[in-house]
Amino acid sequence: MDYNFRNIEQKWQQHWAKTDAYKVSNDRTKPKYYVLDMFPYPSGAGLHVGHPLGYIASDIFARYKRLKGYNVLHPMGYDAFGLPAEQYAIEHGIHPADSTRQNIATFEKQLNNIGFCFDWSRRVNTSEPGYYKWTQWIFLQLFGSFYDRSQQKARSIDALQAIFEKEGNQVHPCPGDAALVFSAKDWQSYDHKRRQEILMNYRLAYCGYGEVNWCEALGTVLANDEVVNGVSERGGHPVEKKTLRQWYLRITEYADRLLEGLETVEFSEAMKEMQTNWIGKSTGAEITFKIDSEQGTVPAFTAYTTRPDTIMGVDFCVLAPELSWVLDISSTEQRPEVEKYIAYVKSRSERERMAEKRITGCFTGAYAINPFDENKKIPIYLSEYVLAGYGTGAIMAVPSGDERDYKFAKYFEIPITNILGDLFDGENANPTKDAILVNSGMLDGLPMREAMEVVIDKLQAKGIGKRKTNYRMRDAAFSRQRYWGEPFPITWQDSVAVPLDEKELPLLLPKVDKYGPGPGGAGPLAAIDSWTDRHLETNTMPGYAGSSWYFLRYMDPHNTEAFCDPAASTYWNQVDLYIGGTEHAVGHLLYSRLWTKILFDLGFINFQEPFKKLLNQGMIQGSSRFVYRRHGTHEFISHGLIMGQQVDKIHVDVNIVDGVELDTAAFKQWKNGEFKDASFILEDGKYICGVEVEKMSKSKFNTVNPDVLVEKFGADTFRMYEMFLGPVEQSKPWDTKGIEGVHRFLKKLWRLFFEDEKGAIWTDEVPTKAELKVLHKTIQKVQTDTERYSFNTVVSAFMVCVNELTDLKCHKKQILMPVLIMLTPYAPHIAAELWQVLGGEGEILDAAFPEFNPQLIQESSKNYPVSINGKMRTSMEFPLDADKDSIQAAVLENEVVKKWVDNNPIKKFIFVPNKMINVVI
RNA sequence: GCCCUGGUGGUGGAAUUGGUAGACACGCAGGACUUAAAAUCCUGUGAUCAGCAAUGGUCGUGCGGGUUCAAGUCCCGCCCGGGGCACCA
Repeated sequence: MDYNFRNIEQKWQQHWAKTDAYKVSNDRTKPKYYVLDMFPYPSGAGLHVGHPLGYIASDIFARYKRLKGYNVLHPMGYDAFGLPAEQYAIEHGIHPADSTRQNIATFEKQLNNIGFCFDWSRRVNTSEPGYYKWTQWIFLQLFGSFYDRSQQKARSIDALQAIFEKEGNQVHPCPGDAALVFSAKDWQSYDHKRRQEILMNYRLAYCGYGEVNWCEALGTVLANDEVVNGVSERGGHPVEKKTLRQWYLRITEYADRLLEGLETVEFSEAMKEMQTNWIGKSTGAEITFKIDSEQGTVPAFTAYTTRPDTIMGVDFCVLAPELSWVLDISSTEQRPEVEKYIAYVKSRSERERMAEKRITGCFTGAYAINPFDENKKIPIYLSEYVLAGYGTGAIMAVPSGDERDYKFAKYFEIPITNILGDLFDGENANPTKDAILVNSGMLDGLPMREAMEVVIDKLQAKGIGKRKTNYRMRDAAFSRQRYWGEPFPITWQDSVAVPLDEKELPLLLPKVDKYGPGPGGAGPLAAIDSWTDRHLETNTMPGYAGSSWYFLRYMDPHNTEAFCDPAASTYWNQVDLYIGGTEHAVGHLLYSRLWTKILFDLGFINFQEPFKKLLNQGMIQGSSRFVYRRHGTHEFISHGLIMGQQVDKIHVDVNIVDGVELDTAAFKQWKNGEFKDASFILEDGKYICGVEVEKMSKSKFNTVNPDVLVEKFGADTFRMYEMFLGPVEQSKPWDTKGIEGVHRFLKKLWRLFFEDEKGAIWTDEVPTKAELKVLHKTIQKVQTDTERYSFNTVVSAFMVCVNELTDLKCHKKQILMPVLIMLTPYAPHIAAELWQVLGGEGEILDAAFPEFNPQLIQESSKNYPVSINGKMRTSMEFPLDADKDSIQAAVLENEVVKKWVDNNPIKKFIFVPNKMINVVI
């Protein structure tokens, strides 16, 4: 009887579906365990082999916890709003809801092939009205709240109005406009519109203005990764900055709590570091510099610095070129150059500006005055490395202490003041905080760390500066000029944003005929009369809206009265194990942490960190293929012929490339004929593509479909192979070769139960000591390694176990049954089949994980490695309880040891019990 | 550019706290079974040198230094790959 995985897997998948084996109840008598995967965006490309890596790991862990007696919540759903479906709609005229539904059907079929234990009755889909009703509802809570800094929590905006009525905003400074100060009397005198304007500056979800990548030719806003070398990836059209009205989430108010919360969760140190860096908390000072310009119309500006102690080393200042008053200080002579430079910067994306190695900049012709030395005139420059969005958009540059400032000074031949004494060598900036200051006037002789406080005190005393904590993090842009996202439950009345009543939710996305952009950069909804007639907000929410709270919805997915019943969220509580990629390190994870904290503050849930333990699955990388378009043409140059020509590098679908050779006919038809006009410059009659290993993703056209592998080898083999590939946290390029080894293992396991001629060969015999040792060694390894998420070594432990049982010719039920239980999380179908064959009672899914007995693997002696001077030369067997002296005597008598020691005196004899022996001569 | 992460045989990887580098697989080579193939099984397999062989020597965890009786593991400096950098999700 052969291992017929197709029949077996079909049989058990049907059985488990029929018996609702994966249905989870909110049964509060059992201890709970919540295992969650980052849910996928259901792309048209379907599932690729990278997706299931994390899902298999979480499935194994969920099943393992079930064997250990927990009530395990392990749901799956879809992050179903997003750009690709909309782009597809624009290109093919198919409604995103329809294509999304189809894509989900494909995903689900593929997921079910792999045999996951998801409770599908809890499936969520962020694009369904029943779900996004609650996304909108939570948005209304954010809109209706502000952050009370004195209480360090979100509170209702109504409470704030009551406070304003009584005491103005003395106690609650305005986060959106620090200069705004008013009394109760002022407030009472303001009209409705003015009051709403002020409240907008406090709301956690608020409306403001922000810059976007605007492409006139496409009439739309582009994502950063849709812009390549300043032109659109699609079509190569110019892209420039445009300011649009946008919604934001006031995440900056939560910066400190987001930092503190990191100490309470089990994320990797790297992950915590990334989030900490993203938040970018720094302390320093804001310093006001007087401006000496031709016009004299702008009297001063404020710079933010983390190093106020270096104030006397400031040799120039740099402004972000997009500051509105830059031209007002430019001298007549410099003005043309300034205008040219501003135009240049306008064409550059923020990414490009920060990544630029070349030094660019321009002198304004104006000077700043050092606040502690009226005679020191400091030239004011513009440069793209200063961003308007960080700090005040102006910096004081200290070339002796900052590398970038140093290079800038050298490039523009600005004389450098050395305030570091011997610690500055004139060749490199030295960012030390431990120098004794020189050339610093009143600060001379002070250690830098002390000078910081002195300078801040003096600034505050003179009223020209203050201590300031700054965050690199900015408020999160929360609107998109798109169709396929949650509509905002907001109407505009006389320029005031008015929330819809809860009863009007969900505000349904209207049906449209075309999905193109609306007028003037607005989203498609702006082109729909029935929508604009009601003065509804025409932006939609971004992709991360629905994913910021979905883990709560799984707990109570069908509730029509609330986003989640508090009883359910109290029971299921935090996600115990959350698995997903590091690419979400700062986006999704920060946003969901923010939403959780706000919902906690407002009393809707009783925990403030969503994810207790985070496991980052590595990326399964794809092997991408590229074609090279000569810049500004439709001419494609084969990889070997580029020779430094200026080309646009474009991903091409790996499925129309054979090895590295492009199928040029298929390429012309690809992407709905986008490249139909392509011409090719070939080498040896072939178009050779470039190759790179990178993230496997639909947008890089390098995906591999798991269905093919499941069909050929079965789900159990596929699951185990994905785990066997390496540590789940580690990234690796996909490679199918090697899957046969895992398949052979399952066949070898099968042969412990069945033989070709004899058929069934298992027995009821009593196991030997050696067999029990194999079993318990395996129990120990499988348990400890599963618990430390080292699934790849568990797979090899199973292989070792089966190899050894085969060598021992062991076919005994008492050994095989516990092995099957352990194998269940990894290869559930074959385990269930063999369990039934052996006459196991009940469902193997609910069997008890075997108990490890350390006595059965106890050894009485150890084969010690014996080293001479740290180099292993031989090995010797000693009883575990042997003492050092007797071991030393025996070792020194050993022939190999004698040969190496060669009568030299023994300097040291190192014996580490149960580890090793080292003789030092 | 900045932040994070990784680099071990031909390949994926193992080595859990500094203690026998290369477990387990893939591939490859040779063999058994077969008319043949597939499947299966067995043996070998880091490099290099000496030897008919058993065996033994040397080198070896990206590169260069260091700490230690002992370094893949710890420290310093570099090189290369991957992820993120705020509108891909």
